Amino acid sequence: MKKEPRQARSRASVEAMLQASARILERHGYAGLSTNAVAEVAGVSIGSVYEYFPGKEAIVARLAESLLAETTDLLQGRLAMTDQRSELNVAMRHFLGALHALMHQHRRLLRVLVFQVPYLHQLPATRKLQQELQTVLQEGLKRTHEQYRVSVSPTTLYLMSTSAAGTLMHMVLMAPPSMEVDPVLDALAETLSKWLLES
Amino acid sequence: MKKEPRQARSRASVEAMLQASARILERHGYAGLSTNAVAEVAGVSIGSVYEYFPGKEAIVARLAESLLAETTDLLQGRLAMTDQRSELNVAMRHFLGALHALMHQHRRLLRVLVFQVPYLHQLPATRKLQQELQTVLQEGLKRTHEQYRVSVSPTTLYLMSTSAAGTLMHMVLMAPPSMEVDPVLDALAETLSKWLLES
DNA sequence: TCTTAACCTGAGCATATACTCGGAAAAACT
DNA sequence: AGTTTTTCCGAGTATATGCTCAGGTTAAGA
Repeated sequence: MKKEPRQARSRASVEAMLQASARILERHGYAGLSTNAVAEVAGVSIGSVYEYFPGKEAIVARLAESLLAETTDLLQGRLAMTDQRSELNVAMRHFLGALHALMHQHRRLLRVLVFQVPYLHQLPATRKLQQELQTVLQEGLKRTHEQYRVSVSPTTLYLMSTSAAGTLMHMVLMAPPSMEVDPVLDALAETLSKWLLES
Repeated sequence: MKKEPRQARSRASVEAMLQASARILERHGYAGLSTNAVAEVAGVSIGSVYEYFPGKEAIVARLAESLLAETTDLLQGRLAMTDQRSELNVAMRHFLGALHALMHQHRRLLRVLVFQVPYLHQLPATRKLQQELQTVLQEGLKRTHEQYRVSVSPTTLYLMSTSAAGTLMHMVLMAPPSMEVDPVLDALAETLSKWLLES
């Protein structure tokens, strides 16, 4: 961000640019995102865009940051409100359901970010999300450990997270819209729980 | 492909263009791939490029096609040589190992194709690979069924394939190079086998 | 009210990239 | 050798996109 917007007017402009960018990304992909297009769709002049962003990469980075922050918040919130007395697979199912709902809500933007933005994985926000995911999982496992006396190897932990991520990603970004997600989420929660308890 | 190369000379030119494109993609990403750059690196003139490809999209499509064809062949070959008498998890481990080796070999190009090429998923070759994967899995399961008297629901089948794909993708494309893959593949093969036999 | 700072404008320049086309050179055919 | 087909060439055109800058407008502060 080149300059911080101080007045309400400029904050609205920046917001308009971000929304315009999201719209363009969803409709025309990363290749369709140009600074001139952003200015036009946002209803501001091209000069204003460069007043607040050094280039389109920075806009995309901001969008990704927001999305990832929302995800992080969701994860932490869910973890905080997890009922200690509920069954493990029920808690797991709620967790997966919430995560899937959020991803599904932003699926169009998410698809473009994941499959088209070259520098997504080098973004600090992306690294932060991965770290956050690790933390949440470990914290959840710590509670599980206290409740169920379960411990799990790093390999199993890695396998669980990449498997779950793979299934969620495929369902949200690649599966046909006609697909029934609930049975899959049920089975996934069941499997992960068993995996934990029987490993 | 605009025109089919008939003489050895032109076939070599086309090959040079494809290799140059792969090189550029690996080093500079999809954004760094321009028809002019391809011509320069391949040591041919820009006119020759357009003699055989309508645009850079077609070149990338060809590259993806080759890679996916190689993968398909590998899968079918492995299935054919699977020993009926070996343990399920051993066969599974060989299968996963071979797939991982192939992906790892082409990981740089694969990374760019997956994370940067917008139209990869609409390519006929991609659809063909997915279908082929389904076929191989079902064929493998059919044999397993005959041997172990196991049947598996579509949901479980989906979960197994997306999980395995998620883990392989993460290891090949996103994990740090220092990571130990063998233990993960061992555990994955073990898990998938158990999953089949106990479902 | 006057001054200053924040904000906005958009024509226009620089650059990069896709792609054409007229014609030359090499190979194949007869 | 003469003819035809294939292959190759690369300057040049059209277009799109990134980005600047000199100057005008609006809001905040004194």
